[in-house]
Amino acid sequence: MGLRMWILDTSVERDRIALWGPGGAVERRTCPPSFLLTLPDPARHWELVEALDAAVGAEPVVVRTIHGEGSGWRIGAGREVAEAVLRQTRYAARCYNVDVRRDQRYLAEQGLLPCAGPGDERFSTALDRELAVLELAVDGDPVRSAAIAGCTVTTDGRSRRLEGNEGTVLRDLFGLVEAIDPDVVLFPNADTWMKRLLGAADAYGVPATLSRTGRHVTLDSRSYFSYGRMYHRPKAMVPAGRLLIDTEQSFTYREGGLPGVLVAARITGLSPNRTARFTPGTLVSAFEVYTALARGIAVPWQKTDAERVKPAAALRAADRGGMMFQPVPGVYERVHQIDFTSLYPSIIVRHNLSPETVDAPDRPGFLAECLRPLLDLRIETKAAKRDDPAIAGVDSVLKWMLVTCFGYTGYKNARFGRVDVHEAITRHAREALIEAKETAEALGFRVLHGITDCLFVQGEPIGELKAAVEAGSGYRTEVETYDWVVFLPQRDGTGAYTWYYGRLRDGEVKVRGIMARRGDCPAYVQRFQSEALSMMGRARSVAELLTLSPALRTLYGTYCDGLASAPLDDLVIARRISTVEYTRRCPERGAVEAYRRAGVPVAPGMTIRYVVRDARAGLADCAWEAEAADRHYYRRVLAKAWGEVAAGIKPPEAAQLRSSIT
DNA sequence: TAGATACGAAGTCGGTA
DNA sequence: ACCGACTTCGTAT
Repeated sequence: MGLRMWILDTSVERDRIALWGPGGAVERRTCPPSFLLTLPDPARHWELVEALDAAVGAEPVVVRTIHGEGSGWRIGAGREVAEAVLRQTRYAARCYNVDVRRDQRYLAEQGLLPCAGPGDERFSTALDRELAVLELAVDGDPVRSAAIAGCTVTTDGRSRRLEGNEGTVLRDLFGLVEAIDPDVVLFPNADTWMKRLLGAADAYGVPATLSRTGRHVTLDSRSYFSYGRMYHRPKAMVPAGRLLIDTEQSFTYREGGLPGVLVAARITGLSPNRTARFTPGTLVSAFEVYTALARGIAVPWQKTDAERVKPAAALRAADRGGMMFQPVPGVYERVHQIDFTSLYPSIIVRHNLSPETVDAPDRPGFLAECLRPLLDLRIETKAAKRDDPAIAGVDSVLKWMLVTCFGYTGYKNARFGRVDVHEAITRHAREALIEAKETAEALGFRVLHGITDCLFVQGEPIGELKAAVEAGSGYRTEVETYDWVVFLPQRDGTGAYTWYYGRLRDGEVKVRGIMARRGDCPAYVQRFQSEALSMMGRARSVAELLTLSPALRTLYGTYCDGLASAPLDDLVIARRISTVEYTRRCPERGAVEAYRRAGVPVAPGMTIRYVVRDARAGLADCAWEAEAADRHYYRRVLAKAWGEVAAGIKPPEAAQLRSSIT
């Protein structure tokens, strides 16, 4: 029964699950659907239990949850039956492990891990297994190209061009995939292309070899709401036995590369094909689920119940949100930024916060126990990436999971979340930041700015402050030192909380919030601001910075003059749209209309790319068919970017005058 | 299948002077 | 011309 295989991929096939290894090795194991059931008053429902036993099997078992143990049954059926049971008991029954993916449950119960072999640790970043990787790039734009006219296939650093008519390209491509037999396919916009590739292959009678079974599992396209915004995930055709990553769409791949995806799969227990397609919130949820299952803890069923009334606690506003200190805008020399390392997860672990312990802190809490090894691993990767840049991707994925797990505990549908835990976390975080501020001031430092888990201070020696803050709070910190930093004003002239830039001691210019950081900044403006900032990055002091004023003005002038002849490609604005039914006149609306005219489907959450033709009239064109731009509009965008640069070369009087008032 | 909060900018729309 | 309310989008932690 033991499995000696390094598990590359897992999938569900009726009553079985398939475990795939590199090179196409496969083992299939029986794993029928099942869920756990408890009843508050079993005597009342004995007929139901008997009926279940007769129909699908009901085995008496002890059901252990994070809150305690009780007697219940293992029911040999899936979601439909669980739903029927809920209805029949008028929602008195409790069901567990209903919406857990069966392959994940199997792995957790068997002590197996995806992207790992026998003896590999779950919380380890070692990836010594060689995988055959194929990179595929299909020519053109997947939403517009009429036919598949060519593609590039790269393996082992060697690229091959495939060209010709569509049938030939497809035959060559799928033939090559079969010959090379890769374990991993990296393919920009894969999920948008796949439907067309498979459709065309079918039409030409070419066997589609990307899947090792020839079959694909469809993940439907969806628009979803997350972090206050709409997102869109295109429909995906996931092959079996082989990892297909949409390198453009996959958040985890963009952040962590292939190692990031593999390590995240190992930690969450999800197949890497899914890991690559999910958001960090889903990964955190899966991570908690795997931990629970591996420990024999039943996972409560998450009924998505849109109209469920928010609990009263959710309406209490007092204990929410992070702490902020507003900076006085201006340029400051020799500034230290002191950050708490992974503050929110550290709070959860140190204070043993969990839904079942927030009122009874003496026993070990599930959430804290669950996160501790993840946090420890992150501390390791964070240190390791200094010597080994290859680990940076994995570190980044872990960072995102840890950041997200905080938000997740306050999420209304979180399985192991509770508003009280969320509030306790933010309360501890605020206390830690306030205490750090007081410590800094007591030691003679001047506190310039603070957000949630970081403080900007002037003063020396910073090592003394770091030690004092760590000793006082019990949390790790990190320090970055700027030769100078600019805190930007917002429109009303007061300091902005989240817009600043500055030169770190190693010469790097760190930038937050400003135009160049924004995804919707046109390339032309982005280039101007980046050039300006890299000029400024050569200045080691405020005095030196001021000497750059003429050169920067000249640069701005050049870009102003160049705007009239800037290529339209450089003026494209990319924005994620939250709706396709606008009530107001705006460029997004014009762009959506243009997309529709061009026959390109749009859905909420999609990113659209457009050029503003007439801002007043709300006219915009799709990026690929724009022929004119509203130069006045772009002039304003450029001026905005200049204003942010200019804030760094204002004579210091202004800043000092203001700060003396405070 | 699903992440929270704090916050700002730039714009439209409709009212008012 | 100016205002406030509202829309829509973006960033930071």
